[in-house]
Amino acid sequence: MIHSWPRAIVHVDGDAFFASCEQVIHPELKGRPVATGSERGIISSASYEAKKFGVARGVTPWDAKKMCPGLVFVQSDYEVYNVFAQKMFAIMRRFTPVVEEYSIDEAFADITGFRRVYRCGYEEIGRRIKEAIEGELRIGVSVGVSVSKVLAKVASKFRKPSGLVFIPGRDIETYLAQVPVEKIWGVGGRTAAYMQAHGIRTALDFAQKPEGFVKEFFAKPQHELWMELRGHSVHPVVDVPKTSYASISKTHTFTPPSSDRAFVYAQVVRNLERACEKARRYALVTMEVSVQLKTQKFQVVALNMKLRRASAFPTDMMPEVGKLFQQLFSTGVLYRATGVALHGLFSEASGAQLSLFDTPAALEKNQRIFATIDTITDKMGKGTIHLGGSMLARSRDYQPSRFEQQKF
DNA sequence: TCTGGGGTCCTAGGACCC
DNA sequence: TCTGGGGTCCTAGGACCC
Repeated sequence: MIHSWPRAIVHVDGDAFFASCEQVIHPELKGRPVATGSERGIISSASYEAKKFGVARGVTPWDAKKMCPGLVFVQSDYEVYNVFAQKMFAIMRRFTPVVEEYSIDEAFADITGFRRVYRCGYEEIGRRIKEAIEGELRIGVSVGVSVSKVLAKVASKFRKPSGLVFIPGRDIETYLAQVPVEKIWGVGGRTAAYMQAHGIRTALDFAQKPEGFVKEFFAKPQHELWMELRGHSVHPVVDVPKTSYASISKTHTFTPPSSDRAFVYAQVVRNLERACEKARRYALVTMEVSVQLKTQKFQVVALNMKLRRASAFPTDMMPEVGKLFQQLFSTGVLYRATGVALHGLFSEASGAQLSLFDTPAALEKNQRIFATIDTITDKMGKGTIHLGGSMLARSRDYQPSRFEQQKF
């Protein structure tokens, strides 16, 4: 492996991003506690005015209102947030072409070697990026500058909102001593508990372990993390824009939970349609589909199946999806969500071949029908046209049958 | 804390082959 | 009759991210 270090990496993180975008678009919300995502039963972003009351990502709207009676709920609008995000990334690209769009509100930039270009230090470049974004978009961002992606993340998280933190090599230990392991990017609940069981409480504890220890007791991702925390950059900033997917999944939770076979199946079919729609948008086809059911008790059952030929048409996959559903569904069990995933996607052009039984005419017909659907979807919005099979999942006033209701 | 939706990567273990 | 070892490929599921 080639270690080309040290690097100079900037991490930019939008502060309360969705809520901040809403406050820019609706100036009357400035200074007020705002939360988005309530339409899905969970807060996805809370403004700092709301955070003061304890409103945070993951809190239910009901609890949020209790904590903060003056809270304003705003419907999420991902298209608007994406416009802000694209502008933020464009500003970063004015400073360096090596920008990685990590998520809708975060990005990395590699500015290694740019001190000469801008005649200033790396921290100052970080400051200029921050000031450009905040000045032009009127949203707050926290910026971290350091020698690896993980350390740049540590830095941007260190002072929020609107922070600028620079961690040069000589200061790494000072910062890591103040970061508990569960706050490190890449350490989830399981790994944090495992680390704590080994007496590792802070990021510094982990970074100071000998390499032999790390290799013996941890797997590859943690070894890479260990390298990055010690200032050795092993995760490059990847500036190639995402144009494809390895898998596409669509899931949907419905309330109230249902044990109605027809209704739950209609939910599955709707997810199948949506997953296929997205696959077609990226000109991808799949050979493998999986169905997932989640019970009211949050138990998940899933099965997958290979298709006879590659496709991105829900009609082609209905027999398999139907079979999977029959195997998964248990009578009398309440379900709260379903999901459909397409796995091992590949480009339509690269290998979709006809099976002996597919007449080119039938295939062409399917392609014409769904091309029409996709065009109408573009113009009129998602869900305008759908299969009869998902009708039940779409009717607003659907009620479980009387038989079902009696059981409650 | 009673819990949405959409992804990626890694790894252990089984099948199969020499 | 009793006995190997090792490679590759695939898959399911775990863990993590925002």
